[in-house]
Amino acid sequence: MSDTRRTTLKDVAAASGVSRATVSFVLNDTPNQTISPATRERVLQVSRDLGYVPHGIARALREGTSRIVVLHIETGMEGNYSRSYIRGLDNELAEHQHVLLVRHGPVSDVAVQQVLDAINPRAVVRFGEAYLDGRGPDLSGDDWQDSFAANAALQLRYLAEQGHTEVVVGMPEQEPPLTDFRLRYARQTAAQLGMAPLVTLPLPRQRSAATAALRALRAERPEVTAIAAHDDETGIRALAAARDLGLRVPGDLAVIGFDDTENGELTSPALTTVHIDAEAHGRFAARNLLGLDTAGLVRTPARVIVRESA
Amino acid sequence: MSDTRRTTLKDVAAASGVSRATVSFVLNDTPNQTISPATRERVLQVSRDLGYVPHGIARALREGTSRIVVLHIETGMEGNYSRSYIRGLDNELAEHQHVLLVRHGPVSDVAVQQVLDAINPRAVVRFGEAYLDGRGPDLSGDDWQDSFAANAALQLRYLAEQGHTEVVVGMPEQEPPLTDFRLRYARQTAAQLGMAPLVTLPLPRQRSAATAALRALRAERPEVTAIAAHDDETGIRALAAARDLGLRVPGDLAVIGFDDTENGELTSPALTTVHIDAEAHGRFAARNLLGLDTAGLVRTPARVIVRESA
DNA sequence: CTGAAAGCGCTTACAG
DNA sequence: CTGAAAGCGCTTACAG
Repeated sequence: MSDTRRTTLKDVAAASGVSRATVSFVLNDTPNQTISPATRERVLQVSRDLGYVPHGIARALREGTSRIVVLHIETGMEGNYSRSYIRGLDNELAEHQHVLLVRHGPVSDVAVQQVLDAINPRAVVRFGEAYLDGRGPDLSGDDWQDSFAANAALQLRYLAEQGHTEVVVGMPEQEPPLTDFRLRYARQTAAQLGMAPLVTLPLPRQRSAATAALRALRAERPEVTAIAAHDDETGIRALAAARDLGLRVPGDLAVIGFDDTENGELTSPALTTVHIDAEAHGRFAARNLLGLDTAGLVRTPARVIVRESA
Repeated sequence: MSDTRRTTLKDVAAASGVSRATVSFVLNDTPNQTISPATRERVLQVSRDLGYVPHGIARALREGTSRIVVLHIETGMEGNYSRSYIRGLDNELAEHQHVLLVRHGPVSDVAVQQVLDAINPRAVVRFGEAYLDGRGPDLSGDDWQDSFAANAALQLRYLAEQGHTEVVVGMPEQEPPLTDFRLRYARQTAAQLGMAPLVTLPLPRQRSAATAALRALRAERPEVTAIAAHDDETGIRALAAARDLGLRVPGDLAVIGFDDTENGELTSPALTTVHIDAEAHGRFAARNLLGLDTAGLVRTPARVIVRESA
């Protein structure tokens, strides 16, 4: 784009009549350095005048790591939650002079390695990481009560309040990465609520297949009165299948989604769902990544968005 | 992570008994160098044994640019199209030793600058760029007949075939970046097809507001028989509004979407829409970015997915 | 209070 | 056929 050579530290040093070291000290507010106020002011001024911006690559080479955080997000994990999560992560990182870059697609070792080799990011995060290894969030206390997994409980609790005891978990066709952990959590909650053991119902992408799946369920387990969907997407699919079978929702079958997607409002009946403060999760993640204190970050607890389907 | 110091060029040189320059020449297949086959073989072997991977940052500092391409994608532009586009871009870049990183959120100059400062990417692309400046795709010939904008024509042509002449363009609440260009294109097409001049109908996110908007349209322009939606999302919103007003679709009002989203299959009536080969677009973009020939890349033309709504 | 120097890991003229 | 050297732009002991 610009033809003119970029302004370097050297230029600023020359124009200020000091060494590069001094400029670096001033610009970085390096501790334990004693720079005369006059010099400091002059350097700052010159650097502004020249429009100096540090060369990230050079800095990264020297510091051993770039001020970049890479988030890996797997195909199929994109959604309302991830969008908000990314927004929170991004904003918080920006406030600490870091930039978030996202890598889409399957998370393979070579993909991660490629990124590491290419830019030595400050951190590489995998979306949903905390859940993927089955450990679940390792933050103790209430901090993660609102977490993605934990809030699966909200769905079940709501259904229980409506009197449902025979519930099925609606799953996407392709098993998403955090399934195991969430399912385990959901089962535990169901047990606590005195519900029958949870069974999963895979709802394929293809509408006819989803309808067939629901029909089979109705035949085999007529006692089931509600579907707790893995996400809104799946919930919407359940709704479509119910419609195809001529079922009344929520009369014959209640459906609750997860993740408060825009599309959920547009179905008929409109999808009841769970809303999560994903942006806060992103902000927490950012602070954790950078090794900063998370105190002072606010988060609103998850809540059920009651519409018509449950 | 790993405690052990990383293997550098120097290590490989030492272990092979040659200079760093020679190792670099061998590993990069630098032209116009004459390395003895024996040396070459030895260096390659040692480099493999030591598990050497070039340090991207150092290379970037030296070469002046990293092997990274950054794609900026604005909030609200995420969708089926962008996902496929990203996949294509990503795969094609990978085949040429580059990695794609995505920046989400508003595309401001400072955001772009930040990325540039941080990693000096090989290229920074803005999603939909070709359309944003109103120029439209600058590739001549048939190459971009399938492009995002051009295919708006497909919607109108299909509606015309069904006998519609009074058509309204359904728009998202927040005007998406490529609106102008697409609209201009659509108007041109409408004129060619002998349709009445196209008017836009903003369909707000909130369901009740969307319904009100459609009600107003019906009152003011009862002659309108079809909505060509800017995307499936908007199409689905139009469907919901029509349902709220008790309209029969497509009898009273036909609706056609754009971008073949999964949700479109799940509405009732199911959304008729346009499918585009976005992955191919991504691949083309990648080749263009890297200054490579696009010959040999296949793309399938866009097509109408006829379902029930139009 | 400030500067000269080393070094992060690589590539590429240049010299032999 | 191969190597010594410079340099990309920065930071940080170290020396004064």
